[in-house]
Amino acid sequence: MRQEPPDLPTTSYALLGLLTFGDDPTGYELKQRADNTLRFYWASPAMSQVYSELGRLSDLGLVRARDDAPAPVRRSRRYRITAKGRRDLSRWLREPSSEFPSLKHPVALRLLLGHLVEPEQSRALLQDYLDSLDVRRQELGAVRESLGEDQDPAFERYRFPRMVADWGLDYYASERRMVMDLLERLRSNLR
Amino acid sequence: MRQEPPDLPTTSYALLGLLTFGDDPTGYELKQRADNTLRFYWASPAMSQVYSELGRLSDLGLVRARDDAPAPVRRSRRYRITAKGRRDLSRWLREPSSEFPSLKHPVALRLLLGHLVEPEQSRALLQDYLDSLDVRRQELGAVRESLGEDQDPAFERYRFPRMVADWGLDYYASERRMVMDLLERLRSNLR
DNA sequence: ACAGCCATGTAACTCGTTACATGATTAC
DNA sequence: GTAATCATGTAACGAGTTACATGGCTGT
Repeated sequence: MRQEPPDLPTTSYALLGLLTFGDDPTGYELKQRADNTLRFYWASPAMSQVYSELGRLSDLGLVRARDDAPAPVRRSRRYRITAKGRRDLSRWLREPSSEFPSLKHPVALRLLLGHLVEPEQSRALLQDYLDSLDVRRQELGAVRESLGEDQDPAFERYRFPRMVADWGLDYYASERRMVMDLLERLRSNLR
Repeated sequence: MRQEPPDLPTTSYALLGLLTFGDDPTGYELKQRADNTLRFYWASPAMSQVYSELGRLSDLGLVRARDDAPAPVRRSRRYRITAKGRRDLSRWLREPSSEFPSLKHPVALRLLLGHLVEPEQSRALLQDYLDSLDVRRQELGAVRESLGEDQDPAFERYRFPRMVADWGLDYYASERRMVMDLLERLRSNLR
């Protein structure tokens, strides 16, 4: 009877995955990395969750913590993924059970209920969304720039992050187009 | 000193919103409606949550419950939004504080970690996603068909649901295009 | 008779959040 | 000196899930 490793929440694997890019970050740095990458297509966990998650992963032997300085002067703690961590993560990555993406779109939700507000409100809603979409797109654009280009061998290790960032940028672009269309549609049948 | 109405979670307002389309559904029917519409751009709550949410809304006076048959033979309970419910919902709809959509995209997350698996795995991941995307698109397509057309006055009340459904369909289409691109990109630099 | 749907609810639990608490280091 | 940033954690709470429990009604 083999002991199946217990399934962790996706966020745990996400953090574990962020530990496979080389250096041994502190919890604080890991949170920053999550804000830079994860946040665009997964929820970036709160600072406090990063720490508790690292605690759990450590208990399970999937990461090893190392104190930055010995004894009573400890300033910070660096985390490294263990061999077991890599194994469990690979296993999870290979699982075909990838769920469908879940979207929580408050703007679509409010637009759905447009019959309850004045037309001007719906227009303003979409216009505001368009603005925040542009901000987001620029933020992700900056991240994308930092990932180099496919031809450059120095950036080979960012090949997949690059693909995902391009995916996100494409999403923002198509979202932008569609929202413009919807604004047009609102205008055209303002009776 | 005026008593501010306490802010409810978005899901409460979403359910409240689904009660503004006329009939007085049971909890069970409301759940079905959520599965038909809400699910494509907001999480459809579990059956048990629908009931507890309706309990809360009832306590707050935002909906009124009516037993289907009197006394000891009650079979089901129908819910109707109250005037206060409509007021609170309108207030919420007008709030400019619309947060940015939050996406949880397990496929993008796994692709990001492509350096940990064989190229074939990433290809299979995207291919599977493409398949489930098509299923989803067809499901939403069926919903869209039931909402009629802009010109038809009989379907005037579905004007906004129609826009949102079209938005969703456009999203699925662009997602499909991009995933095909990514598959091509995977193929083209399989070293 | 039995499956499947209609219908309602409770209990236990997990994920993830905000608020709180603390303190060192760095830059101005 | 003081503000921002680096750094780590605990406590309380809320949203939402799954599992469980119950039972009537409908079609074959």
